[in-house]
Amino acid sequence: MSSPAVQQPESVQVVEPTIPPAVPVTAPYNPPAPQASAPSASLYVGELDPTVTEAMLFEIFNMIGPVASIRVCRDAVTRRSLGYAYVNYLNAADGERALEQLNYSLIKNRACSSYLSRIMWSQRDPALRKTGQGNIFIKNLDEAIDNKALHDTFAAFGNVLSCKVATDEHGRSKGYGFVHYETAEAADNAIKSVNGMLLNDKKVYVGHHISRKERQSKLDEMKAQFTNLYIKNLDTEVTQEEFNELFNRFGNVTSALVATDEEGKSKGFGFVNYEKHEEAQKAVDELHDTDFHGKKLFVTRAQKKAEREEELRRSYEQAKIEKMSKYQGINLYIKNLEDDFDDEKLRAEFEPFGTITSCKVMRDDKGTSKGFGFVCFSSPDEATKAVAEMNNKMIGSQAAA
DNA sequence: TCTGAGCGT
Repeated sequence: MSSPAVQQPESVQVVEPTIPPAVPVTAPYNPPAPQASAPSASLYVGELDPTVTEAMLFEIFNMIGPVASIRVCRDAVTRRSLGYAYVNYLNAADGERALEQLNYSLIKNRACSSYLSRIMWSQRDPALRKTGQGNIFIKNLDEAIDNKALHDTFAAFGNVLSCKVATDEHGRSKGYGFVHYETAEAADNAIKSVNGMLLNDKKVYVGHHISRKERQSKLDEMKAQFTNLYIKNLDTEVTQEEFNELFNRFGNVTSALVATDEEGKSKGFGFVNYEKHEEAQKAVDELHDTDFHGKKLFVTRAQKKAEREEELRRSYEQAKIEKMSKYQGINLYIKNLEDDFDDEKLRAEFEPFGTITSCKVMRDDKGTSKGFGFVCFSSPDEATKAVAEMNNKMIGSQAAA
């Protein structure tokens, strides 16, 4: 803010490359260029690094043919690049060639980092982009397949408006991507022809693109219509036959399994799948939390492994946050403890300041003190008092901190 | 396992 207002002309200024007198050929005194050139030769260049300037783009695009003008779009207030630009050629044919030759090529910034750009014809009508018509999704892509390779593979089925392989922060393929065709027919054709086929020896999936929101609601719908159940807290003496019998009462069971170890001993959980959702729901309603062979059954919708892992991860994170806020202001960290200092000695030192809810000297796997520990009080007042009194105080021969 | 982002003077 207070730094001297250094102007960085090249990052702000709109460079209108000077195209010698050739520009206003037909109507020298009419300010705007004849509309014939503008709409047909206007390219949209996306995925630009914010440091890319008009001048840098000019150098590249003017190699193809005479460029009429270039604009990097910027935030009205901050002037920061919005990451896309327009390149207007005088001749539509040059735009076509730029698409062929420069699309997916690297564009360098001043620091000489390279960025893949994505070039399309400027399409001011947002309708096509909004509807997702003709947009397809491809997964299980070999990691060697990049934007260009994807484009080349799918261009056989129709005009590709845009195409992209999803990548991680290092630019490595995530194994899936998108191809947006001009028409729905081209998309259908590509799906019919490529879905299930081998690309670089990998069997790819090709289907219509579904937006994240749509996808989630479909998933929720599927979850609501579950037929597969997960059962736990099953007495390990319960046999497969008894298990089957229990669940058969609620409908047509298509599969039922008590999980067992190598020796065939029950692991105390299992899965049951019904033909109909209503049957599965009934089994949950009637059996969950009921007594079976002396144990309270746990019966719920079975989760996919990934879904279960996601849930576990979330609850772990949540627990961590709760723990942190719970101990905020009442848990003390004490270091410089003598080696023979144990939990009891630590407690004895801090007991005078209040009620200690937990107290621990940390040790390595051999049981040797790490020289630090924690004391948790029941209230922040007590903890504050303990800090005031004990910080830097000598216990034995070392200072506690 | 994984279903983008995106259009001006």
